[in-house]
Amino acid sequence: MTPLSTTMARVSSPGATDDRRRRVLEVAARALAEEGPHALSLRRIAAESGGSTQIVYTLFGGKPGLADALYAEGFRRLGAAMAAALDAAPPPGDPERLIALGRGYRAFALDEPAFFSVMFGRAIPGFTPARATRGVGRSATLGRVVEAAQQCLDAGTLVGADAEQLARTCWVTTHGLASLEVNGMLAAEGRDAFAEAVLRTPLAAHLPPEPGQG
Amino acid sequence: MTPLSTTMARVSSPGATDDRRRRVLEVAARALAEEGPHALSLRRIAAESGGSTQIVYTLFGGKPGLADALYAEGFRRLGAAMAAALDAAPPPGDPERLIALGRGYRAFALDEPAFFSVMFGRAIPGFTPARATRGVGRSATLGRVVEAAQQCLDAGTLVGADAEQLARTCWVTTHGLASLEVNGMLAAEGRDAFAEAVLRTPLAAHLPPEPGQG
DNA sequence: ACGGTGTCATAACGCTGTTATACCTGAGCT
DNA sequence: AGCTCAGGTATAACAGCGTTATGACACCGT
Repeated sequence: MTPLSTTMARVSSPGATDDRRRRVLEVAARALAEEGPHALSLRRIAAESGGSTQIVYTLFGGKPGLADALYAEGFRRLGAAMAAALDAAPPPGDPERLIALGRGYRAFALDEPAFFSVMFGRAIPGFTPARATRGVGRSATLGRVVEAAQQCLDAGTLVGADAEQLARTCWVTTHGLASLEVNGMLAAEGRDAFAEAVLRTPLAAHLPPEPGQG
Repeated sequence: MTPLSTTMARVSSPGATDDRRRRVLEVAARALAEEGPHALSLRRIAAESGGSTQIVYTLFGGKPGLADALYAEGFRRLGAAMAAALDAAPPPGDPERLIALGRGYRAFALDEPAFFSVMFGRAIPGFTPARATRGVGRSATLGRVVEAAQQCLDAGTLVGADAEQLARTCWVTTHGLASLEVNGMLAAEGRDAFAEAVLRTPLAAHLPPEPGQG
């Protein structure tokens, strides 16, 4: 009996199921990212994972379950992109952090358009995310923006806004930009400059009225 | 060499092909609107149109062709929704017309989420719109906004902006709102009020500096 | 009147997601 | 220890999908 996961290895170690789950998900994520949503077939994923189609049913309960897992994985990657963008931003309280979050969001959309389309565009035919999964993704995304907005309001670098509503407005603006870009609706020329300008739009009305110093 | 642009009609009247094309498209549009993108099957559409699956190939060249026609039809309906919203708006030069266009856009997305997902969400598995079709849709949508923005700039009701860039910013903002709403990412409570606030966001930085008389 | 052309319905191919079936392993109980 | 039982696995089948080849049919220009 091989102690490792290389061969079929029944259920030797207690975490074996998680391992296989992770492996199948990894195969599916790569197929999605590299070849698009229509490359997600149970047979192919099962074969590349070294098993039969049944594996997707035992591990995920079917294709909708796998899609839900990919949906969650997409939000995980989006969160990572936003976190990475925050790392290169000024400390909390600076409105630039809101811009940075938008940049990270946009970068994710342009880097992973297939994931983005699964998350925000019905790219997997019959799939609608489970309420719970959608709520988690929503909170994970919006939460970071609310936090950054609240820090700006606390610091007085933004005024006259509610953190939640300001964050949602930022999300809407950033998402519209990313979505239209992913769908090829914005001209290629000057895209980046336009994006920078757009990301600043929601903040204009809430900058402190004092004369700026440079 | 056929003197007319239409292909030669197997049936008596010369416009018969166009008629069938329209009929098939109508069946497909209804299936899409009422049951969603995954209800679009060649066999079903052909049967409901009173023919065989081949009809979609002779009239549209295959499913991508039919999808392209539905994509164009979606933009036609979006244009109609925006035009209808303009009819109920103040005369040209009033920034409220830009808000009205946004309302029409949002109303279309909420009324026809399946069309919206085909247009902006890769809802038909293998389908990417033809460059030309996408360009037409883009122009038809953005053009109305550019026109309204230019009228405001000419009238001085908006200042310090470029019509094209302002219009694109309005589109991005409105589209982000509509897209997140269609995908269930915005809480139901207070949706309409939030939408109204969001639609006004791009205009804030370009309102004339004079003290308002309201 | 006749070949040519394009449309049509039928049938087949390979693919899809899903489900039923049988097998086989490992755990737990007697 | 031997046995039963639950559960993961592979296989095969089913219905449906988009697509394509095939043959019959109606119209066109000659």
